[in-house]
Amino acid sequence: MAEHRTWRDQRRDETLQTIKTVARRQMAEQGTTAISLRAIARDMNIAVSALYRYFPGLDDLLTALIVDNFTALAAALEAARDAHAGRPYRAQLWAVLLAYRGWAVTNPVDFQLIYGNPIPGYHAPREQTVPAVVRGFSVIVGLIEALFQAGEAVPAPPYDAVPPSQRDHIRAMIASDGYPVSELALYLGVAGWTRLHGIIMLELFNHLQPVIGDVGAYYRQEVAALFHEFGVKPPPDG
Amino acid sequence: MAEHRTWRDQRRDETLQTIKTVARRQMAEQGTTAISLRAIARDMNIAVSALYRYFPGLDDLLTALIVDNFTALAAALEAARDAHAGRPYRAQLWAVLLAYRGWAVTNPVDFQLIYGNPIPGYHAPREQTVPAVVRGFSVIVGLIEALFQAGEAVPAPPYDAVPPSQRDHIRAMIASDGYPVSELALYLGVAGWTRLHGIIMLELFNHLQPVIGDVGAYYRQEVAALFHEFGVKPPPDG
DNA sequence: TGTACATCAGTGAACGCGCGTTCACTGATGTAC
DNA sequence: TGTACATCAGTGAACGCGCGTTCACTGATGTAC
Repeated sequence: MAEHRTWRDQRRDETLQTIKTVARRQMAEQGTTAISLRAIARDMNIAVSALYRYFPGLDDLLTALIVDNFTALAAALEAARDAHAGRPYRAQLWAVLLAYRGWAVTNPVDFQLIYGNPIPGYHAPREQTVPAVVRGFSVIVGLIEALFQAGEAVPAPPYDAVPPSQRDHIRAMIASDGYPVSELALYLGVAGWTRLHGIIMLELFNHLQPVIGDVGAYYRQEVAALFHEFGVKPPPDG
Repeated sequence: MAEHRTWRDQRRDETLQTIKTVARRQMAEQGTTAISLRAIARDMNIAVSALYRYFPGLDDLLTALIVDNFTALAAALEAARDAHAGRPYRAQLWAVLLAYRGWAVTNPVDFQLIYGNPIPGYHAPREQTVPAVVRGFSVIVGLIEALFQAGEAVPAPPYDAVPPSQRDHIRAMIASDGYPVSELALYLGVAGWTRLHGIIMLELFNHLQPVIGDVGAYYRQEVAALFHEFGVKPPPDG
């Protein structure tokens, strides 16, 4: 019955994409909390109530946007890795970490929606977001693991073992989310993530530019410092 | 004429404080963007229009809250430092860095108001906020500087010099904001700040707890790692 | 100390705005025979 | 191929809500003489 795609099905998909595109544009102009069905409908020259054909309510639109953003971020990381396939893993990791900031800087509001202030009254359903998060984070920890296996990194203190107070959680996370990596690789992934995340957040809200000017250069220094402390040989380039 | 404080003056100050207190409580419950004059008035059992006797408009209330928060954070850092006066500078710095997270964790919404998503349509007036920011940051960089002078830290690569691409901005910041410290001390202050900031942000939005569990322990490890990389001797305690 | 006046905290109604969601409906697209 | 019917995208009005700001006002507190 509903097996072949009718013209109507196709139009439906297009409209659904348009809704999300308009929503993203409006968030870019007004901030993540300013998202509004009425504003989207106005922009599309459509009745507000028509939107309810596509989403049961505002929260579901938000969830769709959040999942899209995690997925787009993951895709950007994968693309950065694959663009350097065949080169040393440390070069791939370097590219991936730069791509992380790159995506955040070119899609600042999408990044805010994911990692910024929660939207009052809205809670993202974890079962929908977690897979997309895992997909992105896997790129990073997968390369760290590969680094060890290939001998491109020799762990040194204090980053040569998972501290006892974190071990249980790290282990549980590997089990429940299915990361195919060692505990140490996952732990170093988290450590690198928390460290670089601060730069990106401060940059997005313009707290860092007046202080150090070229944030891109600063970020690259911090990634290099991270490599140094994780016992990774310096990457061939950059 | 207006030199001695009347009973009315005193009441006025009390009401002004109440307004800010209620505003803070409501932000804590509803998020920073949900702040509303009508809700505050409702909570205080007062007419909305009465609030305009205290603030010209909503934006001015926001500015007052933001300045208050920067000031409170700065005071918390100073208190942590002074509680260890006379002990080695590295012990004081350790206490101050823990106090930074401590304040954020016990006042999460206040921290969000300062360092989280901007509120749509509002821009903080820099001339009002900068002095309070400088006061807080001075505590950290002042101790780093003292560390060097007292020989408690011996800078090592890559944190032994300000990279060329940042030098101009660091120098300008020292000049314009009046930090009485060396360029290297200010640069290391920024580096430590961006590094720890990510942990706090992720913790505030509950992204870190499912991953590593005890965020406090993790934070302490990262501060210790920071000390290690900045060439600081380990602090006497914890 | 007592009185006339000025100040100003607080009132309550109104203006004009935007919001999410519901509901009975129209009319074009798709399907079964 | 042609017709009868089902599906469903989109309409437009309505409901009930909350918001910031303005304005003419009342009445208590403070001041000048």
